[in-house]
Amino acid sequence: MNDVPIKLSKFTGSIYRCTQVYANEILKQFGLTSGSYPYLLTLLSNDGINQNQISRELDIDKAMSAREIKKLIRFGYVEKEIDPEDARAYKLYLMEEGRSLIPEVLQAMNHWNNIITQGLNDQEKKELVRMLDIVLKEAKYYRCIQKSDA
Amino acid sequence: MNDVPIKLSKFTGSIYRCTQVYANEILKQFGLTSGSYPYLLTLLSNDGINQNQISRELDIDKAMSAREIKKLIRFGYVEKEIDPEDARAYKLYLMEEGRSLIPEVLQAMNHWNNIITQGLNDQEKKELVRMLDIVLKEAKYYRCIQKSDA
DNA sequence: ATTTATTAGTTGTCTAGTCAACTTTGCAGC
DNA sequence: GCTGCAAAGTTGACTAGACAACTAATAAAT
Repeated sequence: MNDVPIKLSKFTGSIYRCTQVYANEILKQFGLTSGSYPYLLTLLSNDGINQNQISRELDIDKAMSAREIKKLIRFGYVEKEIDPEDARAYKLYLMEEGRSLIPEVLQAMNHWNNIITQGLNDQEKKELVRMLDIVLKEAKYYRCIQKSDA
Repeated sequence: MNDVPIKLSKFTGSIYRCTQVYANEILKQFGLTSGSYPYLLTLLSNDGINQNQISRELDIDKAMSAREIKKLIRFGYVEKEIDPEDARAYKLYLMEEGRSLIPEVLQAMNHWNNIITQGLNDQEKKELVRMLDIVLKEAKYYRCIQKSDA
């Protein structure tokens, strides 16, 4: 019996929830929430991406993305225009208003990531992120697979 | 600059969401959902615990716990009785009905944890869980702290 | 060229989870 | 004994997110 204890799920879940609480607290000064900041940060390095692509990038349902993007547009942080090469899709762009608050958002979230990992040394931090990356790839793959072979 | 990239939050979030999708899919045969199984599993090794304690144990708001426990009681999986030593609290107990489906639930969730970590060797798996434990402790601590010093 | 299958986006409905306000009970201190 | 104050639980209102069903547009198949 070589089980990775179910603790992995427990820990990632609890860390996720703590992060949401922190993010909501720290981001409300910008009118943002834990649900909206990932979209802003993703757009920063993916100008012109569409909603489906950003959904896949974040592993969040496209229904959530549609509503979240709508909110960001309402706030004037993001803009969307029809993709001239595909009339179904919208290309998303950061507006100056949105781009300007990214440094603070990024700093706040980096701060959080730094303090919650302060019990690890530099080597361990790198290892942790490396391993989570590997785990996520499998999780993304099997999330879909499992449905069919039950 | 020695930042743990914000990727830590991104990865834990995505892994969490994938796990929820899997859990919902695999647990629906038992009438359970991703939200209810942690309560069952926690009760297995914490007979007689109360709702506030279980909420802290799972890092989930007590409002959620109240509603989730109510559901488990309605299903006949859990029972609650007033703590004879504290009339405010209810002591929670697993019913036979609930206890009987735990092996399958546990197996399904262990399976998930095993497959998503199959890209890691045994030593790495242990390391990962150890580090997440450390990270979670800090996250739980600072989730509260940060609110006051902003 | 027309059917067929995919893909982007939207909307409705549901679960997961947080926060705030409240009630009841217990536990101080005096 | 009261007068606070903290803890257990509940409820309402809200955000985060998943899933299904749908429309419209593209791509593939024949």
